[in-house]
Amino acid sequence: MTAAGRKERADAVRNREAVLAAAARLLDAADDPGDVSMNDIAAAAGVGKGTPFRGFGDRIGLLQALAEQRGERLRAELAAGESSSGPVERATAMLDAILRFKLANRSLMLALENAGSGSPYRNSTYGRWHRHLAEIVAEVHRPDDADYLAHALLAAVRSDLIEHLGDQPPERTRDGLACLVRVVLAGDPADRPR
Amino acid sequence: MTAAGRKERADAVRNREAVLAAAARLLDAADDPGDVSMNDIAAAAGVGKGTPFRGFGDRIGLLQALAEQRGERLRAELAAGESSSGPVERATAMLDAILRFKLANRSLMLALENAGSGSPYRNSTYGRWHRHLAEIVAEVHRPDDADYLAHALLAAVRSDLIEHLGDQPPERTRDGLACLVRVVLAGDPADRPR
DNA sequence: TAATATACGGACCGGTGGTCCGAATTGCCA
DNA sequence: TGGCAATTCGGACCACCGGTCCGTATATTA
Repeated sequence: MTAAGRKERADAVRNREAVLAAAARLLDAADDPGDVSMNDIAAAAGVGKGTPFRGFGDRIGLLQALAEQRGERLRAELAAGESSSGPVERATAMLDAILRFKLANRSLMLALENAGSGSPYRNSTYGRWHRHLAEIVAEVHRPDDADYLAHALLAAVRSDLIEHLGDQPPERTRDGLACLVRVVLAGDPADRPR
Repeated sequence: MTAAGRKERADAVRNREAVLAAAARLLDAADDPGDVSMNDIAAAAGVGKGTPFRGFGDRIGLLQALAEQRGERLRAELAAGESSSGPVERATAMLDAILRFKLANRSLMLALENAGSGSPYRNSTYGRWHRHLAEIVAEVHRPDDADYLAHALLAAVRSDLIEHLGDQPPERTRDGLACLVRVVLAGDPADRPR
């Protein structure tokens, strides 16, 4: 680890950043994240094949590192949206921010979501999002339902769904999402009958 | 094609069925559909490597054929549920049937959903489901919203989500789903204010 | 039974994510 | 400044994947 012994070697951090940058560039340029291979990334970074693996463990690690880097602005935005008043506003702000983030980083998020087995959920980011959203939903629903509903809301902004809707204007998707949030956070008609 | 010239050779259909059966067996036994390869399937069917490809085109074709075979019962069930009264009942019946189907065929559906680029939506089955569900939702929402809401409802029963929820009892997932359907089909509070 | 269309098997291909190790580079200390 | 140990580099290498190809075996037809 970084804690023990010597300092981290300069070339190591330089290369790690080069790899990160190359991966970002290639993914942004690609239509299908599937045709950005590790070799491509290493080559584009001007680095040997082993280097990305040493720096990030495996493909998923690299993608996650990239997502984390890009997600800082998003995290700020999410924290800001927290100041809104009601649960509907807060949840809408959150999901809308996530939606815009995924639109802005489509290849990356697409890659991250189909990678490996059950990967979208192993991600620590997903855990945070879900916990946060579940709290909001729990203001209106029973805890068990809130948990599932939060998953469902996040599923409604999955990258491949967005992609599939991609030919129609994003406006419409955002409207639909807003409608969904409104409806879910209006409460359960079975609990609060008219 | 089957239409022209001679009859279809007997060994061809025998092999195709053997491949289908072997694939079904291996997938059901597997934890991760990713570790059932085409070679494995061919070997388990006692058949050469090329045969599965000749019979089904490619991996996705094989999986789809398998899903179609297994889905006959489901289709009947869906048609039956259609006789229910209100939109909530019909949508609940439909999504619950889909959920149970995916629980009963987890590896298969898991494989089918991660396969290839944007695959869950290119599937013709998905199209049918979505069209049907959108019709029901449209009884309560504006058409544009109905389209998206139908996608969102289907996203709430995606295999990997179910898988991720898999350690908790399916009861709870089904309850959550029922709650979601109820809430979505209760109508938009913005359109029909209290 | 001969002829012909068809399917069979498995060697083969390009490409993938990931590993490994001798060689080169770096940071530390004298 | 020079030497030494630790660390990283590069890219050959590996197992395996989905998919193709074609000489050979087999089913069908006449």
